[in-house]
This record gives sequence, structure tokens and C-alpha cells, in this order.
Amino acid sequence: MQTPKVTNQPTIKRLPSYLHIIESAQREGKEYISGTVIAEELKLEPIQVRKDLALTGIVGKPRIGFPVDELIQAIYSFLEWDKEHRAILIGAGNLGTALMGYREFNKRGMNIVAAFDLDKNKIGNSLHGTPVYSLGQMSEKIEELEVDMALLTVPSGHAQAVADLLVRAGIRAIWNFTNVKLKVPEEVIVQKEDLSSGYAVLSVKMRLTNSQKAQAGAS
Amino acid sequence: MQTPKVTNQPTIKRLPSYLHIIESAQREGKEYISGTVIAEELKLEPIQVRKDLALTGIVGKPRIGFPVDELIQAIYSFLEWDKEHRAILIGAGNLGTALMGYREFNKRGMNIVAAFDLDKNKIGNSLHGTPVYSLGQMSEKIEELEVDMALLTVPSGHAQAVADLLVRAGIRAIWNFTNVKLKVPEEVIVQKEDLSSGYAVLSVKMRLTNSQKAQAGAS
DNA sequence: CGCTTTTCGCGAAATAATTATAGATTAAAG
DNA sequence: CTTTAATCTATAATTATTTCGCGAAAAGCG
Repeated sequence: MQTPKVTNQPTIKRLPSYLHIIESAQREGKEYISGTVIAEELKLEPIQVRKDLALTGIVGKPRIGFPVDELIQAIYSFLEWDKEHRAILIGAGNLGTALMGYREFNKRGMNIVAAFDLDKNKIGNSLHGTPVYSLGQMSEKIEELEVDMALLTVPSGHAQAVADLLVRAGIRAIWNFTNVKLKVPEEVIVQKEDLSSGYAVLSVKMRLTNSQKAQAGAS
Repeated sequence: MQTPKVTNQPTIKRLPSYLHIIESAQREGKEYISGTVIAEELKLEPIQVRKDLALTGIVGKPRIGFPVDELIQAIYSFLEWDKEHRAILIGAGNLGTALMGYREFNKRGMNIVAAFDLDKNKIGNSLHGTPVYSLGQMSEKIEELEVDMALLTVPSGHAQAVADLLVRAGIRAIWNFTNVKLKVPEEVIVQKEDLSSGYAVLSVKMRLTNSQKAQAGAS
């Protein structure tokens, strides 16, 4: 396989967790890490880890594993986390503030350069080092700051209206933390972060576990 | 198929978004909704929506669709969102506070009955109506309040230690919002909410779009 | 009423993702 | 220097998930 398909979503979603482990191996001074070790840490199959890592193009050495530094670099490059992604955040409530304070994003190339809100008490101040502007200044700032993406953390009632503003201001990628399905032109990328879906999975797992226990008790 | 497999994760993750649309149809007074309409709203294939909904056991009528009230009830029941899930939250920072204020959880059967933190200023007060206790009171309160699950929103450095406490206190399900892979006994369910994985997907989408544009420009 | 259209359900086909197998490579032990 | 065990790659097989094709049901309409 010369160029494996790069659109395997499950694989892409696993890469950050691999990165975590590989980086901690790096901190421990290890030069190599094997797929087996990563798999054990994450309770996955070694074969799956190796296949996922193959996507980055790095080849491992039998008996010792993959070169840590190269692997980290390759994952960063695959995700374009080695380049700066300038982001803005709209809605500086609790969730928005939490995201601005999330250090990991910085390491992953995301730079939240400005936040926007309606709250007069927040406007003009800064949160976790990010200046907060009024919504009215958004278009202007998007241009001025050369923004690549927007994190949307407004109350759901305002989500679509703000998304429309963002699109008109030229934003091409929106990370949507609201529970609203946004209607945007097809060339605009929307990544929806859906808390309910995680809760749904958890709920079903709990139900299955409980019914298993009930069965075990009955038999 | 008499009993379709109930462990189709992608399907389960889509159910909440279906629910959203079906409930808004209900608010508009509609008695029936077709898979086609739901699919259009979410930009999915109608066939996929129908197949997913089949999991709930509800049968639709040709030409008009699925009965709204029954469908909602069936999804709730499938996810056990028609029963109360008593939850606690550990780590009343920005993210934790945001989650406590997230009204949708209440509608979905989740009742956050207590929060725990180390911050003296928070302990004794309440946030969004949820009382905040000290971490030391946790085991006691878990028993007293008959808690089913725990939302973990502490700084990653404390995640494993708190998880150990939770397990010892008898918690069987943890919704993990930290970026730490928790080590817990296998009978304990952990649902990890991984922000980085969403960002990874978004990043790759952005890269592909940009390289497409570059190609289009070059040709 | 009979024709047309929409939508459903089922079984089958196609596609995507994971897991298994086989052979090759290399470090370390004997 | 040979053997052993761990790990890799590549290909094949399996399993999971999505999509298709077809016949049937039901509403709307002439």
C-alpha cells in the first residue's frame, strides 16, 4: 500500500490518545516504543495500533518498535498540528472559559487569539490570557487576526445566527459545541461535539451491564 | 431479524440527534415524522435513519412515517433516559460548572445531585442549584444519595486518584472528561469524552479541504 | 376506484474497519 | 555463530456498518 486512505475516522480519533502515550514515553527518555506497549496502555489490539500508525508513514523496527521522536513528529504533521491554527471563540461562558484554559490545545497548534461575548462585564477583559471583544467587533477581528477556525460555545438559541455571521465573515471551519445542527454552505467544515451522544453510549452500556447482572442473579 | 444487535455504537451516537429533531416536530404538533425528513435535517441517508430507528422497535407507516410520541418514548426507553440516573460531579471548575448548567441532561434523566471540589470558596455553596461538598465527604455522600454515575472534571493530574476513590466508594460508571486513560477494574464502565479527538478530525478535514483547493488551483 | 407517489421493511450487496495469519527482521541470549 | 523471542509489514479473512433493490402499504388525486 503506497498511500493508505487518510479518511479513516476511527483511526484519526485514536491518534491523539496514541500521541499522549508516545509523548510520555518521550518524557521518560525512551527512544523507541512498540505498538504492543501502546496497545496495552489503551486496552486496544496491538495490530490495530500498528495499522493506525502506518497511516503516518513511519516504519518501526522489529523487536524494538517505533522511533519516538519521528513518530510524534509524523502524527503532528499528519494532523497539521505542527502549524499554527488561529482560532476565535464565541460565547465566553463556563464552557468557553474552560476551553480557553485548556492547555493541551496550545501544544496541538491551536491558538485562541480572541473571544467574543455579549456580556458587558467580560468585554474588554481577558480570560486565561485571551482578550474578550463584543460580538459587533467579530467580523473586523476575524480579518485582522487572520483566523482559521471558530469555536462556538454560545447558548443554543443563538448558535445559528452566530454561525451565519461567521460564514459571512469568511470562516471556513467551525467547531460546534452547541446541540444545534448548523445550516451552513457545504464548503464550510463543521465539527460537532455532541455531549449527548457520549451520554447515550454510557447509558446503553449501563443498561447492558445491569441486565447482565440481573440474568446472572436469576439463573 | 427478531432482536437486532443493540450494541451498534454509531447508531447509538446518532439517536440523540434524532431525538432532537423528533422532539421539535412534536413541539410543532406533528403526529408523524418520516425518516426522510429526519435525514434531510441531519444530512444523512434516509435508509440509515430508518435502520437506526428500527433498533427501537417502532414500526413506521408507509407514506407518513413514524409516530412521533411513540418514537420519542421508545428512544428514551432504549437509552433508559426514562429512568432517573443519579450522578455526582467531581471538579467544579469551569467545565464542571458548565456541565451542571447544561439543562439537556435533566431532560435526559440525568440528575446531578452533588458536586465535589477542593476549593474552600466553593464548598458549602451551590452551583446551578447543585450543592458543592468537599472531596472528603464523597464516599459518604455516594452511599447516602444512591449515586449511579460520576462525571469526572478534575485536572488531569488528579484524575486517577479520584477515580480510585470513586471505585472504592462503589461507583460503577464514570464519565471521564479528563485526557487521562483511567485504570479501573473491568466491571467499571468508563466513557471517555475526548476533546482532542474531535479536534483531530477537524484538523484533517481542514487539511484535506486546503489540499483540494491547492490542487484545483494548480490544475 | 385505480393510478401515482412516498415511504416503509426486509434481505442482500457493498463498503469500511478490525482482526488474524504468515513471513521477515532484528536484538539479545546461549 | 546459532537460536529464540519480540515485533514489524503486508496480505488475507472476518466482522461491522452502510447502502441498495425490491415489493408492499397507504395517502392523495383524478
